[in-house]
Amino acid sequence: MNKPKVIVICGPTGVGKTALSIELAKKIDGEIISSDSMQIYKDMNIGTAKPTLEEMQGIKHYLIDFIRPDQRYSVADFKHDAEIAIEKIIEDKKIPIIVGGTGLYVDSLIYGIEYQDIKIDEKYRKELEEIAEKEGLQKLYNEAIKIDEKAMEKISPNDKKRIMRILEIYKATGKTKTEQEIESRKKELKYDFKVFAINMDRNILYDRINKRVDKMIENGLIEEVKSLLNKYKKFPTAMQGLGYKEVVEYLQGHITKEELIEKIKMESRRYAKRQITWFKKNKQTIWIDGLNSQEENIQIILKNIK
RNA sequence: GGCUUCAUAGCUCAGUUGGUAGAGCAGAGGACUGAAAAUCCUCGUGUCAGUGGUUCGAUUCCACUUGAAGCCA
Repeated sequence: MNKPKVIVICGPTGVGKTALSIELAKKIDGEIISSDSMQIYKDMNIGTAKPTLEEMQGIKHYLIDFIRPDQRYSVADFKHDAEIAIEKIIEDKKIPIIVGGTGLYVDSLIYGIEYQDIKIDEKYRKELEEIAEKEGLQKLYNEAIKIDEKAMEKISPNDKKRIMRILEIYKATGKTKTEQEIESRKKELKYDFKVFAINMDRNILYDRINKRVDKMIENGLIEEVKSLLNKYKKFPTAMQGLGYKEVVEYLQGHITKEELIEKIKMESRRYAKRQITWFKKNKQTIWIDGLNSQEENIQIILKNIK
């Protein structure tokens, strides 16, 4: 039996994923599923470089602009929602194209990772935060080693999030992270993923990122953050967004506008670097040069999905 | 014009009582399974401004040159 094809386009921020994917979708009658952990949020448009309706050119986009910034959303939610979207697109006799820079989200699909149906225990997380604060992270680290020694080999004593996750997973499922990871990859993949990643000369990419940040400021990023702060009370994850947390610092008077702009640029460049590192890990990925013409790159993709 | 101080990594600076040097930031590489635009790990050779001198040996002391800052005219 032939598995349905799903095209994946990933790569660092600012490399031209959006434009290329829309052109591709037009050519092959595809629809786009975003795999971007920030473009999911409503009212966060400028800073996330969310495509506008004009840019979309009538191509249907899934998993964009549909979560309130005061809500939680996780990889598990993404995996669930994305698979529903894939099914729907296939039913409509179109080709699904996954596009986005959140490596964790992309991997949840292309490796078919199964997540158990559990909720984040906010209370327990808070408890752990308090222990870390009062008694030191070392205490949690030691506890995590007792639970899952193998998983802890790869985790630094300073990596609070991952240490806490070991404990959270155990509390919620009664299983260690190591056990859970083995179970999460048992099922066979349902789709034939064709993974492409765009990259380009580092200096040119950085230059594009810098210019894009200037544009975001010009287009009213600061205003966007202000109205966001007005409209919502809490931001479990949305305020982690690049640019957003920095504007908050600026609005609080901790940094000047010039420092703000430089900081967003710097953080964006670093983010791009981390993304490239992430996507390099997958040996099946076909790399394409963002400096090629769009036509050229579409031809490369078409050739490789046959 | 005179005097003083400074000149060390891309940037800000430390240091060597004379045995060719090290932090922070930047940068580079890496990790990543329920917060991921998050979080974490690793990585420091540079004519110690230039030219001479003293010395076994000078980035370190001395002289001059260049540049910067300050003070006095």
